[in-house]
Amino acid sequence: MKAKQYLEDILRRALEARGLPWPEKAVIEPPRERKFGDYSANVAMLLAGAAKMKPRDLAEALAADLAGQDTQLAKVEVAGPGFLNVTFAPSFWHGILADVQAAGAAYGASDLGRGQKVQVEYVSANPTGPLHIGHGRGAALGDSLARLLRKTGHNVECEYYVNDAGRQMRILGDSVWLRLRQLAGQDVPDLEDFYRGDYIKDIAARVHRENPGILDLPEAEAIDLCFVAAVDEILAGIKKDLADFRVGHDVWFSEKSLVEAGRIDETFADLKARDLAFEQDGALWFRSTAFGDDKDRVLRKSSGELTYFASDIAYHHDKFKRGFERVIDIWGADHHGYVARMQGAVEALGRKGALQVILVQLVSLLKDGEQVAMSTRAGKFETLCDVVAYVGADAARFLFLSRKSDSQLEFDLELVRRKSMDNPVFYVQYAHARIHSMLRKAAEQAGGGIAPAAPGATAYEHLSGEDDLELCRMLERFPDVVAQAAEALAPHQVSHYLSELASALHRYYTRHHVLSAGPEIASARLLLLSCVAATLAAGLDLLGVSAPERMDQASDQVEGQAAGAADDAAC
RNA sequence: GGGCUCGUAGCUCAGUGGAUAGAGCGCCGGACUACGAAUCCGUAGGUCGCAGGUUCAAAUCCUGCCGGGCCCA
Repeated sequence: MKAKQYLEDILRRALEARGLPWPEKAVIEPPRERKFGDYSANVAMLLAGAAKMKPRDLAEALAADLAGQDTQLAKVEVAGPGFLNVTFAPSFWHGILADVQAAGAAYGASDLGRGQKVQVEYVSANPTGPLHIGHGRGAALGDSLARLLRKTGHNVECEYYVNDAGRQMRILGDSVWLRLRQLAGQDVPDLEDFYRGDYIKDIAARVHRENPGILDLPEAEAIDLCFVAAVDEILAGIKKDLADFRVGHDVWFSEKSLVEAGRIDETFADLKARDLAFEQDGALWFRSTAFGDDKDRVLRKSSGELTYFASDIAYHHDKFKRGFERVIDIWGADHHGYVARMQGAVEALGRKGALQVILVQLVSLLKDGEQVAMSTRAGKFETLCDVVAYVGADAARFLFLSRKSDSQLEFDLELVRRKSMDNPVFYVQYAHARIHSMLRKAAEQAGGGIAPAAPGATAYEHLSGEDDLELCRMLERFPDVVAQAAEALAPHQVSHYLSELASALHRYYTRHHVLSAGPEIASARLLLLSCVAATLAAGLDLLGVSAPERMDQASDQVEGQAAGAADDAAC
């Protein structure tokens, strides 16, 4: 951020002096190859036409302008078709260390969001059964996005929409009721069309135990009892699974409450008043063709039953009435056909563009190279709880957040569980632990120990090697990475950055011995490395992954023998 | 049949207008009498699905086709 902003400022001044505008498509970024300098700008190629000069000539002229006015730059070169390649002086990079140390855990924070009120809604699985691994991906993504947005100055609230009304819920109540009667020895119809998981049986047994007279109640009353108990228990399980995955929602919003509070009718009235809803053939329709849909959609069937679409519109209406300026929904990719329609509805509500939908692709779970069934209860490792117990929350989260959400993901249980380079989470955590191990060792050195130096000229003198500066450059990029990841809603950019930073650290560690280098050099290097550790910790925090100071203290170390047992006990 | 989405190294994936397309794994070969070898260094490996188009510049944008996944009918 610092370098980019700095370069943009001086380039703007140079362009202004020549009467040239700042081009829309200007890019300032570190070039792919080291030999092209620290940062590279493409303005000369974009403005060649406007300046009536050849790109390279304009670049040469700008290079002269910059070299003439600035002392923070060590070198300005023109290369290729007209790139302006800039190398900063070492003192510029050293200054980053003071920034990191001053900011600590807050390093990388910004006010880009200016307090914008944002809601992130994620998981929102129907409370009809336990969460599966696919929900885990959405959970990790939503939680990490919330962290990213908070870090960049947004006012974020996380929400889980509980679909506790509608058809699926009636089926759930019936499923428990029928199972209860079956357990009581009654003849019941075939259970083919109902939820049949073992958990249904457990709930049925418990309801019967706690309500011994239930079989004598009027059926509607009994089913309601079953339904309420089922939703309570399943939701409690979902909350626990999410908590174990270190995911927490601020608000659990009930669909039922939406219906009962009359929000649906309010929304209908609102749409009708603006001629966006109309009655036809006994049904109520939304005029979605006005927003690019290929046909109008039903809100209330002639039978009086509401569609999902109806309550979803009312729900989003409610979100905006609660003051959110921007709403981010995370959905499974199987709902992709619904995105345009929902966005049309939001437009109809007068909030065009305020809804962003992120689709999360399916996760295919591999065990021993074989795909494990996901949609039925057949497989052993299909629930989120099982997977987290087996591989640990850190490893699962890091993997989910290492891939862009719109590509399908292969989740190999054995690979993710392994503590080696096949598993990048350990690579990054190890870098952090390695630094803390050094800091501990340093404190134990004879003569009162060696502490990290204070930022300042004395320390910087010992940090002028190429590898020292390379680490400083990496640290400088972090705020940019955070800002871009938040902008693109793409936490995987953070995890890729962390892998690179960890790699730079490991290389540095191998090449430069710290503790035996003499007290002054050692303490200067410790300053540098403690800044790396702080940045690694700040980055891992954005992913919700722990930053252990010792690897044997990683927050969710998974024991070889215990894993199988944990699996049965916890889930 | 219509739509969405993906297609990059043997594998898993980054890279969404810039320079000679990258990383990890896997293969092969090296590095512990020092801070954790859960590490590091090196070699090999790619018509960026195919064909056109836009641009000074295309893996990236546009069109068509082929292939995988999904949704709808």
